[in-house]
Amino acid sequence: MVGRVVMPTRPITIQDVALLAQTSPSTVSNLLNGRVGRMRSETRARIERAMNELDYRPSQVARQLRTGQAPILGLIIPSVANPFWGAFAQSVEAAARVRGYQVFLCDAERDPEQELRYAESLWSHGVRGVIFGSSPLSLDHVLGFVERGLRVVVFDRDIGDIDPAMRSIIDSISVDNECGGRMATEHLLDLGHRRLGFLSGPLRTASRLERLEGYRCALGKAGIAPDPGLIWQETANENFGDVEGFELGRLGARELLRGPASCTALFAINDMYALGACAGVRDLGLRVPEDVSIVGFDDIPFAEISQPPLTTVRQPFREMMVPVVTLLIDRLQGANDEPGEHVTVAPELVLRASTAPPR
Amino acid sequence: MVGRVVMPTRPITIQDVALLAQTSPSTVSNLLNGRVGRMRSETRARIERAMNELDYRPSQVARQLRTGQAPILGLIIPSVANPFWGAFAQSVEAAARVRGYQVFLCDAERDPEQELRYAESLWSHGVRGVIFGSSPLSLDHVLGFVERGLRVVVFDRDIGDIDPAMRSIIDSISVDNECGGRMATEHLLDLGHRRLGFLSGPLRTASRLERLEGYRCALGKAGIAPDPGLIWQETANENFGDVEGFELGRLGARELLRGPASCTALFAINDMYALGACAGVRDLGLRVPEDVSIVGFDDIPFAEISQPPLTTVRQPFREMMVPVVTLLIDRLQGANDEPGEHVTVAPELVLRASTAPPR
DNA sequence: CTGAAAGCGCTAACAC
DNA sequence: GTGTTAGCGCTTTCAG
Repeated sequence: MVGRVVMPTRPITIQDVALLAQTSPSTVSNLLNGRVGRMRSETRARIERAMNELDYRPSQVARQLRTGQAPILGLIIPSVANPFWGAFAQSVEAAARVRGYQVFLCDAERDPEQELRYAESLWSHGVRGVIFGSSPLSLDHVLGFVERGLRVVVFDRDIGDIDPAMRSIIDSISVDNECGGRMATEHLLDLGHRRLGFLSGPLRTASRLERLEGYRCALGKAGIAPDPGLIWQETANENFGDVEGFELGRLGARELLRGPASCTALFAINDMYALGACAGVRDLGLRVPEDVSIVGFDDIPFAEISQPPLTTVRQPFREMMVPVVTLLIDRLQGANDEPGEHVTVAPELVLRASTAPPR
Repeated sequence: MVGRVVMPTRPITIQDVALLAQTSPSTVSNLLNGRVGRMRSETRARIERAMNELDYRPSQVARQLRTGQAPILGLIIPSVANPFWGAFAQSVEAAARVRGYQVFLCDAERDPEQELRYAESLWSHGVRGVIFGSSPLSLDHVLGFVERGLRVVVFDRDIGDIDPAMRSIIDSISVDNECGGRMATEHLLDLGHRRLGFLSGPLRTASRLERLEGYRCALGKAGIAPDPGLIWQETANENFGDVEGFELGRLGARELLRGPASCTALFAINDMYALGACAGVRDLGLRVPEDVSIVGFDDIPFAEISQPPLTTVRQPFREMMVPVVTLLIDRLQGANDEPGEHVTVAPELVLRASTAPPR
């Protein structure tokens, strides 16, 4: 092929622009940074013309090296394969965008190691604000970065347990997971169910433990002794991507329903598990909700579309994240230094057709 | 509150390490970059000790400014809310990770403007390899960056139409979308359907147009004149996030089924639309597949779990992306400069329970 | 085998 | 109003 060879040209710098516009780099920089207050409009026009002519793109890398900050937020989530986190990420991005920030999305796949690696990498790329969607049990590794100046927002976890000095510069927000677990369980109890299964993957996050606690608490209040045989928790598989949420829910439902402790209702740790459980119930020739009632958690879009539509505990993440992202950016810009605090939001039980009284 | 005040400390630099290890920055840099061939092991030990002691983290920003490259890949996708792209992103990340690259995930929400902004931002942050998951009709804006040295992989689109000189440094890969559209349509035709609806959002991407072409082509071969009334395309809503895939599919199915041109089968542009369409069919009191057959595209995990399980055209993205990500990184590292080429992969029709012969 | 020095592109004092 | 200058933290010749 005798095509013209594409030769990467030397990048255009602020110097080139200054030269062409017959001015100095600092003036160009001033324009770049919006300090146009007392700039002769003619100079400005010359610079803008030069920029266009050269198709100049400022190097963020150089800028960062100088300023120590990038207008970027890191967002570390457990799994992009779970649409809950996809939608979650979109709401964070939207909130960041209105402030001129971009989002560096990191899928840590529920692996604390990876989470840490990402935090490290974000830090070293000049990102100074990070949002944790997942909520590792221990925040210790993260705290190291906070000490260096990283600004952090933690979703899905109360941080009441950590060092007050640290806590005061971390914001955290979550739904009341225990309450959510209780609501789901009480709903099932109210319908008349007495043997309720709990379906979950590894209980490695604070939120999962809290949901389990809510389940236990509701049972206790109803005078039902918790049966460990009804709490199904994937353990064999140390690899807990959310792609497998379906698979695990399906498997768990089958095992719980076939086992000796057979139950009439299932509360799943999230909608992926719940939807998988629906399939597991069908695998056994049973029907939802006639034979088995199922409640999920999150309210992903598919929950409504699914057949039967899924009863679930909704997390209003959009309403939650917009203010908290705004706050994070304010902090990064030094526009807010009130001590951080934890906000708890009430979840909402969404009644649909996957639950009914037992036979 | 009288807590100790957390004071961000001055970042540790390579100088600090050198000073403490009683050597020079360049020697530290050599170690950092694996040039330990002829370094006295004692020097090395001293440096390592110093690094640990100071908890030193090299600044990627500074390194980048120097080297002009970051070990990062950009991945621009149409919508993280669509699990297809979530899973897609995971496979790209996995492939990148084995080569020590991280992935900067960008959700452009099917907006060419945003796509461009992200490409720009990635470029300015030193990212030199970008994967486009979405496939804008025009690649012109991207080409500007390619001219400057950006390495690009395009998924989901044949690039046969662009300047050969450019084409030779772009890799592209896609399933044969037209073939996929044809397979879906032929399957429906084989079952005995004669009035087939086509359900899509805005036909702004190459792949969507190709799928439509496959549909048309199959109808043509079967001697059926295409009826424009059977091609439903969302137009009113210029905001085409994939969250709305469900909504649009649902709406489209209802309109098509209620309209004058009523049909017995639907081919949807992707699984989100198809699953939404299933709900739309139920809204009308009809059943899938007894009254209406539905075929999707992608084979997202939900497709199997859904009730009824969805017949769909599978894109084997995992098998497709691993080699192509590897190739991209080879190119970035100068380990491969064969001219780029387009690879077309055959899609696979996955037969499930959402299709059946018409009444 | 190790060190000194230049400079990547930009910003922010501080002069003029 | 605009220009000069000194780095940000790292890599990379090139001397020693």
